[in-house]
Amino acid sequence: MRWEELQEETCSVARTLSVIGDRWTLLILRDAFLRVRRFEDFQKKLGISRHRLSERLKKLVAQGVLKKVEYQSSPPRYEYRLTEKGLDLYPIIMMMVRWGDKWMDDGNGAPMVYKHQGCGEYFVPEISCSECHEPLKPREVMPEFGPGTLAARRRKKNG
Amino acid sequence: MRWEELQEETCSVARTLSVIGDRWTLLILRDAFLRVRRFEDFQKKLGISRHRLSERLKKLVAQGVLKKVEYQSSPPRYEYRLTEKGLDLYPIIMMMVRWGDKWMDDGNGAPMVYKHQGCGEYFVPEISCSECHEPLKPREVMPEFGPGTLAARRRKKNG
DNA sequence: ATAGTAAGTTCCACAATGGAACGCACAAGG
DNA sequence: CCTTGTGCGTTCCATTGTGGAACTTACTAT
Repeated sequence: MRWEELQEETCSVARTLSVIGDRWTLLILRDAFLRVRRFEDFQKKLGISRHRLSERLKKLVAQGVLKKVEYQSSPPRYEYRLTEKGLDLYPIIMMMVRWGDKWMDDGNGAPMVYKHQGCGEYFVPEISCSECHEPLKPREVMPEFGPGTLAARRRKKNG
Repeated sequence: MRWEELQEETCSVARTLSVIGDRWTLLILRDAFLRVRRFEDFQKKLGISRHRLSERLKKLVAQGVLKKVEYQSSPPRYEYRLTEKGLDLYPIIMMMVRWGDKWMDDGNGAPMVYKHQGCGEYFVPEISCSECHEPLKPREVMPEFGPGTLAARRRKKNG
């Protein structure tokens, strides 16, 4: 399977990976959430090659995760900002932070801590059910084939 | 920055990516959550090369995300099962599913749907604050440097 | 004997990547 | 105007990573 094929899989994990599933993209987005916006700043902070950075940013813009916004006109210069689609990656990143904090601690404690302005407390993100709002446990979740899979099967059967 | 260096970054996103941040690992783990356990089954389902699969499984076992469990003794054969550390990746994967369902729909609807056995309803995973249990929004979260970052700075300063 | 099964390993052509150097359009300073 | 600096890329090439097919090992089943 190649990169381009990932997007066509009938699987939302695969489709999401087709956007963010490489070494650099999530690090770029992490910095974007920390308000980094310009090419030079990304490059310096990340230590990614300019070549790769240029390509990834272009891809993220094409996919609607980032958008280019002009911040000066002569010469024209653009900065990269998260779109709504990009901002909506926040839960994925926060869950990665949670996992890293818990399982990849080097003995010095969490690199960052997070305060919730709603309640004023330091917190850890939790995952819950949209219907009953209870915390979700893997073993309490029953996956079933959805309409996307059924449609894909019909297409396959009917050629 | 190389793969091995990622793990040493003072950033939980980077550290998490050092484990799951390549094209294949999350697809392997997705299947592991769907109860795929054997080398041949992973290989057939994923279409990954045996070479790559062997290497990724080995890495995941080394990192404690999967464990090898003997299921027959002659000849000895092992299957790969999620450890507690691996099971705890569930929220990341579910949040990727949620994002893919929302933003990467091909017009046919979700590939899979999920029913919560706690309440019996089809649901979407939500992210909430561990303290007040309200849904989390990016703009309501204040990141601060944590003990890990402060320790890293001291180490740097003191040589 | 022969074929089949499960879990890898070896090998090689081809694709992806990192890093350094270069290009371009303009601004600011002398 | 000539030089230097800045921001954002692109080009080039040696090194690294990857896919795919064939091979290996150790058994079981016919």
